[in-house]
Amino acid sequence: MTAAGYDGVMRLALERGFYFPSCGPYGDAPAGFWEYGPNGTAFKNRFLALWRRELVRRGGMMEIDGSQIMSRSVFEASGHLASFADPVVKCGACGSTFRADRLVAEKAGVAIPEAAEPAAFDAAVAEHGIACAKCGGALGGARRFNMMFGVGIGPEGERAYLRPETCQSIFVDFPRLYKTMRGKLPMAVAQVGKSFRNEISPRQSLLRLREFYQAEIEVFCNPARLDEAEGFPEVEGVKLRLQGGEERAGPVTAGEAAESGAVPGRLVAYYMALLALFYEKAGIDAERSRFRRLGEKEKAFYAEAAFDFEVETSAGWLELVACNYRSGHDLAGHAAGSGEKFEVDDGGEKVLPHVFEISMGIDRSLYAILEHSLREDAENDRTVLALRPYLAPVQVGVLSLVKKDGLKERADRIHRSLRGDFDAFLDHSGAIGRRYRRLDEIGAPYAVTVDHRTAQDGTVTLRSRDTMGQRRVAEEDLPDALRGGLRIP
RNA sequence: GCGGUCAUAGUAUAGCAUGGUAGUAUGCUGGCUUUCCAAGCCAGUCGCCCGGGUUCGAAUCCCGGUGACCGCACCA
Repeated sequence: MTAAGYDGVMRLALERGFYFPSCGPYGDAPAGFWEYGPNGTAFKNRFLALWRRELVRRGGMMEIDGSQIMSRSVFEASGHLASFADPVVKCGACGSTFRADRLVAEKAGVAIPEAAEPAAFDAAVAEHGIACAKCGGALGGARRFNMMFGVGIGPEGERAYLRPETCQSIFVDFPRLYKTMRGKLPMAVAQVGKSFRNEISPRQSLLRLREFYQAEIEVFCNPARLDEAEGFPEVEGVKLRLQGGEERAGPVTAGEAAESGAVPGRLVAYYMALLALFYEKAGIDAERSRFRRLGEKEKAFYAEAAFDFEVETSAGWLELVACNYRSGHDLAGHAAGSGEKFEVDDGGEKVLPHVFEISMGIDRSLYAILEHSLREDAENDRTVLALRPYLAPVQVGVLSLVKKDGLKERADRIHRSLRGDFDAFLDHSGAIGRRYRRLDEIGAPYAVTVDHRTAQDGTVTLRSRDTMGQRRVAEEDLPDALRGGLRIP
């Protein structure tokens, strides 16, 4: 194996079934679509189990599972039909494509809103004689490039869209959830699922996909009560590595951040703290992570305050999570679009809830964890994926030291008894050291080996991935021993 | 989307200039050895990105497509 970093992770991913390009056998496989193999899927499932534990359950959230295809009206109301589409012009000579609004602003100093009709850009291009910024060639007509994938529904092909973010289901479901699930503000709703964006140029495998997993959490709150968060005392001391403008990434506690106004209220500080704790438990090196406050220009159009949770990797600082205080933008939009009431009663007061959103990119998170976990152990000539034990795709390897003398049968039996409760992998073939290496590489934290002593006293050896140390454990004590080592702290 | 580089087994690569259907390493499967950290031996297994053209013959030359990497642009 090569060293860690992007290439090392990529090689591991391809060689050990973590992830690989989709539509493999065909030459016309489009870019930006990747598939998780057995180890990748198991790893992802465990990561999501941790997400459910540390955020959904701990934060008292509801989880839903919405449709991936949603109606046109939803995206009219959300603003995606207008704002998720960039006005672009293409050079007829060299083929370069430019953002029409930016080109016009740069060349002619004229500000045209990006949501304007294409004709407005054509007029400006003609009036100011704007040519291609690259080759000086004549520009073609402006058009809108929408990053949403459209789909045709039914025989008439009625226009609908694959969701470009999962959160719209949460917004449109909010009134029903509030009524039927006995909602009270603040109320947090979570969802994990696929989103789809027609990226112009997908890059770097899991880092920029056209079809990707998001886990989004929408916290509906009363804007007058942003300082009220029930669980706050238990996370008050959690360090948040805030960074914004000129400030260095220095840890402040969640309490200090809320007190100083660095984040808008205790409610927001509470969820940011849960998020920081979650990623630490997921195996992200806290020293190489930060919450970066976005400047006015970087923020999404709806956001009043925005923090990106970023992690340092060999590909630079990667944005894993966007935390946005979205104010009343979403519910007001859907109230206006649908005519339905989105105000709720909060202690006798009618309020249109504001939204604080935590939008996680799952695929990127998985990549970052893999990169932070992959090491070369030169001393022992091995590659180790030092995943937290509770995230490992294979939890325990079951090996026979040799195949004969009944050791194989004994190992088979142990494997059968363990696999109901654990992800156990059985392996009889090859040198024992080679089998340990294979398990190390996919991050299996434990290996159980049946040897000649097993038949005499009923014990097996339990090997730890990280220390390579072994201890003898009675066969019947294995489940407890493993459970102890796999427990989430 | 633009420009540059590139595409050969599961992975990493040689071969391409000077066309004659592919080699190495590692992996994988089975066997021998019976062994606690990638030992050895034997046998086996898998490949020229896709489509078209030139040619008696294409991994190799030409055209088109697709993908990957890097830079630019993009990333509500």
